[in-house]
Amino acid sequence: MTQARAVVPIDAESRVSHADHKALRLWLRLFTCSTMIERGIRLRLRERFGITLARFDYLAQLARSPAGLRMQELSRRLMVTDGNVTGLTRELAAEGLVERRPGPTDRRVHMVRLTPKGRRTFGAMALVHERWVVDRLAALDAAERDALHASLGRLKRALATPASAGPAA
Amino acid sequence: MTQARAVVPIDAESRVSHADHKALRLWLRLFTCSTMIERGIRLRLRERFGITLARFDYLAQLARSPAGLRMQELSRRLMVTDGNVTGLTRELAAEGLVERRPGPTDRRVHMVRLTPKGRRTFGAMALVHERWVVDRLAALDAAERDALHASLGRLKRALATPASAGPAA
DNA sequence: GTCCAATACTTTAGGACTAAACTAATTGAA
DNA sequence: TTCAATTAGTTTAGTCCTAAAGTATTGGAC
Repeated sequence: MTQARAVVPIDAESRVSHADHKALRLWLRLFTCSTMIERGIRLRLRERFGITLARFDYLAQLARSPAGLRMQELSRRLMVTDGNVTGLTRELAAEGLVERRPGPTDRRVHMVRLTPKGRRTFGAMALVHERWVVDRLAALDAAERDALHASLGRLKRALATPASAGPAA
Repeated sequence: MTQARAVVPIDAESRVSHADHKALRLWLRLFTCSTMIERGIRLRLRERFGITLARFDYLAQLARSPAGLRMQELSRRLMVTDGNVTGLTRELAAEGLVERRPGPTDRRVHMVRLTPKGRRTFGAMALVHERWVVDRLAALDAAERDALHASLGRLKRALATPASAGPAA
């Protein structure tokens, strides 16, 4: 398939192939679904628990790692900047939900983990949160959810590689 | 194989069923994929064109509606607040990319559409943007992309309904 | 041992978005 | 007609997040 020469005399939009448009629409649909669910979750967490999604996700990560995590590992998993984690940590620590401890060997490292109070608090929220997510995804049957999960798994793995330098880098 | 009984004494997390966990993981995966792609697009649009994703999406919506759109319809499609559209419109109009005109009958309504310059500018960007999206999704083969598109379409339709009042509203 | 680069985190300045209050125009009911 | 309710859009205050520069510590290279 010879690709369109990017000159723009006709109308840039009509140059892209049908397959390309399909890829773009797939992305838009993925984005829309993600945004709609995210919006609902944000709203609900705020209304019911007065917590932001970022803080909830922060606690969720720690809940899965009882031994605690380095701050950098947290920012990587949460897909936010280190600076953001610094701020979130300060707030959550001030509320007694998490505790910071110096790293065992490297004095640059700070480990964070849930306090008992943090664990209790998160546990209660997670239950309600999970019910809501389950409910929202219930529109798809189990087989379709599994297929979706598998496809997105492949996509996620591919996305982890740093992008093929780009077609027109 | 009997599954591991939640080692931690039946805390909130271990209460949720296996199917529930799967739904939660599906959501997390969806969110991760969406965020990773979005991040790449944002970065690229900024580096190559000095434009934000919000502005690009704004132009993209108008490009699909040559007759123009009401501002409210724009905010609905972009999934942002009306106030945000007001600001974006002011900026883009100041740069000569879009133009505002009073609605034909209702004086409350403002119609927005691309200027010729806006159309040219967007066209050039859209081409590069689309190539990048295509490239990122190329990890999945055509059949899988189609299946994903279909599943997400069903999900999107279900999400459009206002949530089943919630399991524990 | 002494630097210099790399790493881990923090701080700061600024941008983008939202929610909520506000203005202006329209509709419809009495 | 008049006035309340609704609708379209704007403004404002505030939140959250990022990018980039800054600080402290570590680990080689020599």
